[in-house]
Amino acid sequence: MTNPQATSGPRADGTLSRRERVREATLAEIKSIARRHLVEHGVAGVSLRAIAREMGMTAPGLYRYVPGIDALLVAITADMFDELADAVSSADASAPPEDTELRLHRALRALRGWAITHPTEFSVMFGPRVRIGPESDITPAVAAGGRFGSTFFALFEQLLQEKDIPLPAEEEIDPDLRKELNSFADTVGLSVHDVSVGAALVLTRCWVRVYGVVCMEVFQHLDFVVRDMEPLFESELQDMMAGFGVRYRPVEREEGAPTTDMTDLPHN
Amino acid sequence: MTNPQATSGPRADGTLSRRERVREATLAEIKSIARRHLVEHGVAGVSLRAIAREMGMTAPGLYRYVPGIDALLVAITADMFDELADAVSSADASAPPEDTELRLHRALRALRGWAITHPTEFSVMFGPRVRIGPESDITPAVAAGGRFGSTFFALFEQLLQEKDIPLPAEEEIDPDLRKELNSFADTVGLSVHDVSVGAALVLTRCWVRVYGVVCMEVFQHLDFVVRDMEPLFESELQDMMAGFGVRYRPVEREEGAPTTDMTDLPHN
DNA sequence: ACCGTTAGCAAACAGCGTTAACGAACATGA
DNA sequence: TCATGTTCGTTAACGCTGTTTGCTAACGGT
Repeated sequence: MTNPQATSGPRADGTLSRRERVREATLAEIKSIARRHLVEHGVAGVSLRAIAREMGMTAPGLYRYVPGIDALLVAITADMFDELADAVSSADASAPPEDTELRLHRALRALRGWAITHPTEFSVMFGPRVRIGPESDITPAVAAGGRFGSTFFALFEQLLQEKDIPLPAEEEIDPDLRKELNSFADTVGLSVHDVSVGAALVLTRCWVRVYGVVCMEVFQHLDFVVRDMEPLFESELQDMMAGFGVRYRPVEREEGAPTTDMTDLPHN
Repeated sequence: MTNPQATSGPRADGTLSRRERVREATLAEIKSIARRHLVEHGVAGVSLRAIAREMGMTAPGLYRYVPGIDALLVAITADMFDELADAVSSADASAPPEDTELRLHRALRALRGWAITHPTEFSVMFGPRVRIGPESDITPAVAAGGRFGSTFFALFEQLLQEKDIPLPAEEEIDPDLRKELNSFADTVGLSVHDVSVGAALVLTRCWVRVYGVVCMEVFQHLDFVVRDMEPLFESELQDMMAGFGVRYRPVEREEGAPTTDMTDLPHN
């Protein structure tokens, strides 16, 4: 045995054996094809048999890699949350670190941008759990969702430190709501002692609005009534920023690029 | 032929022949069973074969009544919109006609109440179109959705007449957004000449918030973080009413009834 | 060279939507 | 009353799905 790497079992260090590497590659291929089928044929069009067919193998073989179709969907959902988190946080990082306002603008626009360019993925992530029933274990996706949310939580906390955002007093918040907000800030990592309950309420309110506009746009619930949803999104953004006492930054478009229209979007 | 009703073809007046009556009854039974399967097993659990089995017939027989599973889902979706519209408008009618504020409170609470007691239905109606692809004809559901919306539009218009709601000036609204709002108010029936563009914007903003909270609750996107979403909904309601210059009306609970908890809700 | 682990396959079971061909019940006109 | 055409529901079949079971062959380490 001249090659010291020629082992198959899990190593003491982080390196992977050959067997583990090809296994990872196969799993990655499975998820990649599943993802493509998802965007091309919708969530109902993702099937183990079709994936296996495209890989040149049979469906039962996939069970060596994935315990079932539900778990596969959960897995790619987690991947998509990571991807969205990357898109948001790199948009965040694209702005000067000290310009928190601009970072927030870009992060929120990145969220919408990713959502409308990946409508099917967004539907699976933020829509109702229609295909994977409540009996499935969705903890991987939830964890990835947490990583996505923390980007915004951090941005919001920094904005709280810098600006003097008008916050509702603790007394004027219903005690029941206070309890919920505390448990929310608790599990989500917001330091309850630093940020007030009022701040948690403001953050939640904003998330409700962002979630609302983006879902309405992606789920196409005003499609027969409104053509372009971007002005509405920007208006909501502007109004939210006004509530923060933060100056609204208009959309920054690259030179020569036409306005963002939806002609080249996958229309599923 | 002593009985003049013993005809089968369509009548000149609105009455139905015997054949048409049993046909209607069978179709109603199909939709009723489909609806039950929907709430019991989710949208993925609705199948023509299972419905036929329960009716004591075979699946192909259902094709005499429904052109396919997609059209059946669209049909029961339209029914559910009608049902929701009924719930909302009867909550509206339960308040004194002159008390517009209370009517609005009750209508909005009826919307949330129906949503959380019918989570699966709500998901099909307001979530992404996952099962019925974009090639399906969903006009019946859209029409029924319009009937649902008009209840709120009427209430809002009346509130506009009565109260002096602070509205954003037309000049401070982005021209692109103005265009979209006009087309919205146009197709939806809001008389553009009566209500200003600012009113349409306020209405849309409110709808975004209501849609956002209710979807978040029904789709359970804060489930691991928040137990009861009612305080948040009420807080949003209160904030919206404050924006209208309207006094917030706390939840009216029947005597002796415990607080609305979710123990007896279907947990799917 | 030996041997245990793992990957992948074929067959099978149960379910699904949908189409085609056929028979029976029905309502109607002569 | 009888014949006729329409409607309803059936059986059979095609092709698709997820999943389990038992097997074979290759791989990896000793």
